[in-house]
Amino acid sequence: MASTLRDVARLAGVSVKTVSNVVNGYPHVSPDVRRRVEAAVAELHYRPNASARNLRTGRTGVLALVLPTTDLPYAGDLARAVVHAAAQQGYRVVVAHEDQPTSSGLHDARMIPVDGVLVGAPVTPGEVGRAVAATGPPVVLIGSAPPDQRCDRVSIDVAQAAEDATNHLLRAGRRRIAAIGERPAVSPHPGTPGYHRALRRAGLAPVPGRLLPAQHHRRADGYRAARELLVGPDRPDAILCSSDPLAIGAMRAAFDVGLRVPDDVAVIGIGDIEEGRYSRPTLSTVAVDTGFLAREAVARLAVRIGQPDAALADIVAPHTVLPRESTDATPR
Amino acid sequence: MASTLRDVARLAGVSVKTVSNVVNGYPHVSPDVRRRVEAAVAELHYRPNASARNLRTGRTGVLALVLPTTDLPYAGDLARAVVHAAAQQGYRVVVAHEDQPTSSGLHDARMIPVDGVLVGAPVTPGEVGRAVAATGPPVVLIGSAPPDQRCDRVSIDVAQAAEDATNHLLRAGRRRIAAIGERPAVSPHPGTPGYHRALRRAGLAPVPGRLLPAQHHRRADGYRAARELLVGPDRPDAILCSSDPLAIGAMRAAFDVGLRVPDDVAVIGIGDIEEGRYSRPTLSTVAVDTGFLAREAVARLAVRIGQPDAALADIVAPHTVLPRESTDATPR
DNA sequence: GTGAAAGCGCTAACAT
DNA sequence: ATGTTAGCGCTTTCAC
Repeated sequence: MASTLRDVARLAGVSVKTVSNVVNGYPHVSPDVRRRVEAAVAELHYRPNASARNLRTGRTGVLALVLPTTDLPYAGDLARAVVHAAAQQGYRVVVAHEDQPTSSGLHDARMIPVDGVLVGAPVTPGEVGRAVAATGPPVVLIGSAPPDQRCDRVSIDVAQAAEDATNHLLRAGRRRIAAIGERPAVSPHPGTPGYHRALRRAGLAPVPGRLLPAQHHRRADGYRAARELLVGPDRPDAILCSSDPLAIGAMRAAFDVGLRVPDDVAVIGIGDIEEGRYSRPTLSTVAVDTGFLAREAVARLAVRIGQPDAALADIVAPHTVLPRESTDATPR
Repeated sequence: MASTLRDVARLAGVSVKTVSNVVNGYPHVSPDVRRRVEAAVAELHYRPNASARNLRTGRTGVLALVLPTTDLPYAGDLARAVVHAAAQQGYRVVVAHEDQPTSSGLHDARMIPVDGVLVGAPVTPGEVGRAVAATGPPVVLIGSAPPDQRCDRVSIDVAQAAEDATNHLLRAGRRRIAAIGERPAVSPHPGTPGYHRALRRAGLAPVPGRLLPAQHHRRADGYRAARELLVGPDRPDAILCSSDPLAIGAMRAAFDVGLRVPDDVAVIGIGDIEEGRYSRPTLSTVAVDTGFLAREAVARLAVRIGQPDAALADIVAPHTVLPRESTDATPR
């Protein structure tokens, strides 16, 4: 059986309060008593019961990060950054992997005793609404979530990123620019307005057939969509992908149908995953500042935990276009 | 403030016990009362307090999966599989991302109230020992952990996988086979014996300079090590990498020094990450059955949670060599 | 500096 | 079928 404070107190010949003081580093304990207590703790392999502590204090020191199980472009980087940022503020982090885009991963995460939840997975507005309405740990949206009037959000400007990427392709001389990334399942892809804006400013009319949906951010989705674009009539000379894995799949599709990247078709993604620095060709992309995302989101969450009624924040993280080989050639 | 069972009971005009019954789906509740209680629950946005429940019952229904923050080859697949397998058994899963190989990630995970811990990150034997000695949730090693006398383990036979991969290279006609993956920081790489065994059986003497260490399983580590091998004297005609990310980095290094894969140097990894199916060339690898790993590990853990004194198990998961383009050519 | 006692929200016995 | 009560392990007043 696990030993309790009482067991330790009995063995050390002191009261539970004193043991509690020692365990929690309370300063006013005589050195002699401290030593006795520490010896007893070691002997009994005492470990404080987190649930009891949490029940009493109302706080856990843990944040949950909800991430999709299907590749989120920069999920690994984001998780790393969040763990780091949270540690700075004295929080530990658990990652809850959400099964399906529309599942109750958020709901599940809120069944785990945590002080706050960072939602990096695509969730429906309805889910967010329910989570915010219900009493329970506060929620902060992180990454590329659509704006929400009911909770804090730290995110990149996806439309702006798409516009910048499209402009990069235009500057490289491309004119027949396709896009992969509309996700009708959850919500219209938020990058589309930026893509259209860039085209219009260049005097180009958006062609409906050049905007293809992808179910998830997986290489296979990019492959499928790109192949469809590249073997069809009116072949594009560039493809904007709403995430790097989609772009990796698109590059492979081009290769498989006998086209060269970037000579025949340029490809650009969003996310700057490490894979794109080692692919052939290396992948042009829009880098997201995951450190910024993580720091700001954790900071917002920490504030809201302390002050549930603080004003809502909507923070935009910076991004940068990173030109690499996959967009580096001028078209024929 | 969050509402409690008492609040709900008061509003519904029943006792706390009845509310508890309704919330937990206890069958013997009259339909009328059930409706009243459910209405009260909804009105007050009641959510059960997980900590109180856990304190009372001694169980959480949650398993922790400890994973390294630095790329574990197939971490994503494994996490997905574990979440799925755990759900089948009625457990939720939280992932704890361990900061450094030798950090106290395991210790941290055990400070989160969970029923059991799956350790997929490289941990030192000392850590495992402490975790097992201390009272607390049981631990099962999963993935490619070295054998341990003190706790259950479900893992692939890393030495056998290395031997099989080396044999694949030998069959492809390679003779000067190098290996990347020794990690002196934590422990000697467990694949090395298999690599040596295969060489010896082919009548080849292991060349010490052809075994290079990698700090982590990152592409950059593979790049660095491979580059060193490929620009040095006595250039190898094949490289066995102990993980796929290392192999991806190695392929890029070959390309950067003007060598062709597989013509000049063959490359094979271990793990079968999706990236290797889209790389150029596609990456030969040893596929690990993550579904098996996850199912067996969760099953073992579930058993041990119920019976702390059950006999220790050491289960070996199957693996398969997957020949792809990166080892497909005969040497010059 | 240390001890005694109350109570966080919940479930499990037991009672009705 | 529903109500009453004790207590899980801890922290936190409040005494001393």
